[in-house]
Amino acid sequence: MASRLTTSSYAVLGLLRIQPWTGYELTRQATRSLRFAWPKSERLLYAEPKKLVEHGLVTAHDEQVGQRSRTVYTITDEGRAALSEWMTTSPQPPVLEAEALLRLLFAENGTTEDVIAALDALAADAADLHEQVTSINSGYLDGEHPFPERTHLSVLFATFQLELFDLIVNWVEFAKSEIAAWPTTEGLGMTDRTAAILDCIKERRSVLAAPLDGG
Amino acid sequence: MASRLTTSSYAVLGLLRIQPWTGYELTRQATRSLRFAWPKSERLLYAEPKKLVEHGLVTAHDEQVGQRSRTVYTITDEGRAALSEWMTTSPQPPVLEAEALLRLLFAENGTTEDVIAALDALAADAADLHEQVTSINSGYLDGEHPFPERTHLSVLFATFQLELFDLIVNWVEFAKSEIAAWPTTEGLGMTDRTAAILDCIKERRSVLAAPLDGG
DNA sequence: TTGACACTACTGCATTTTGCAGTACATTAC
DNA sequence: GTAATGTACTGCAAAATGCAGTAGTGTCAA
Repeated sequence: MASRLTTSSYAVLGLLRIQPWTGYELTRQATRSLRFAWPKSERLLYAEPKKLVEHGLVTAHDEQVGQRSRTVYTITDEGRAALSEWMTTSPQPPVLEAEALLRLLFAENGTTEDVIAALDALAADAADLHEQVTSINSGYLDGEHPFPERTHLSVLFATFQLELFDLIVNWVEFAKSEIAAWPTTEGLGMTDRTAAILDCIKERRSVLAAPLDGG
Repeated sequence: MASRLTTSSYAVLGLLRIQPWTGYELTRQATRSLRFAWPKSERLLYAEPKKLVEHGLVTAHDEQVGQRSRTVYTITDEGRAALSEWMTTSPQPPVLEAEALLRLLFAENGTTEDVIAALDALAADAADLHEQVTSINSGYLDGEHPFPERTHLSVLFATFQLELFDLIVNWVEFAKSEIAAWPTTEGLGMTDRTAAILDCIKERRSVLAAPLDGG
């Protein structure tokens, strides 16, 4: 009995729509783009194409490389149809997982240095991801794209990541400036600065735009 | 044999550090704050405190409400110590899951209307989440906080969410204006506008700031 | 020319996490 | 008094992860 198709199945099917790949190549390709919208484990990426074969959306054939065989997966017409169908359904809400923000929420259990360290790590990770996206995209102007006909998609997709990672870096800057004004992590409650931030929120002003009063 | 502690264990431990809760109350509380940094299923939130008991970080005692009993979990000194210890460790990188972005990446399999619909859904979800965070926080200025001594943390935490949801709404606006210039979803490759975006990326300018040329 | 090391190409298994249905008592509104 | 909503969970199957293990291939240098 074939198990049901998940969003991850369609993610892999989407990659196979571009061209035939082996399981290993799917994991490589997922690291380049998929992971920024749908981060899945290598293990799953190996399992999904097999499921797609059971559903008839993909065919598998073995190629021989010396003593070793590799399985190449190719999308079928049914696969293309299923993908088009899926495109018309409505997507799940976005979800962010950020352990560093968890540290902020529970900051009272550690020192201000602990929170700052967690936020620094977050900013460093964001800067690193920004760099990765930039380096993948910077080649496109010189025609370095494995799928040149897809450049308009890759680039528009990348703009979101870059804005997001920039936001994280900037927000960490802001958060650190707030925390620098804390004498301790615990029991501060409603400070002047916190009240000033709440004013921003009420008026829908960005806290990143300009320095706050109330400090 | 007690299974090992995960980040989710510490997330629940962090809530229990604030005050004793039942499993059900933990799920309620997680919906208010935890979920924006560490979104976990209700099922898991019920399971974690039991694990914490096995590790001696939490104690459980049953209360009677009529015919029904409920289990209240209370943090121990060992629990507080474990939490402080955890605060000094370094957090995992942030992870975003956005099915709507997946639709953009694979836009060529559907119509421009399909992508637009997915992006509209993303913006609607973000606006909805923005509203939820705002409504939770807007009461704080009037003293409506269950844990007033934690206001400085809640509010600083909320600023990130609000900036993020704003970004999503604004970026969707931008992305839709780009897509509006597409005659089709497929095979466009390097258009003038895409080249203009890549210039922004190279110079690290935000694409959201000002209208692009090249259209 | 051989040995070390990175890369390719996976699989198996234990554990973690989710989704969903199901159970059952309590409280509130009408 | 009963219907609807809220409280307070549990069981189970399925999805997903993490990690170790296996094994052949290519490459560069001593």
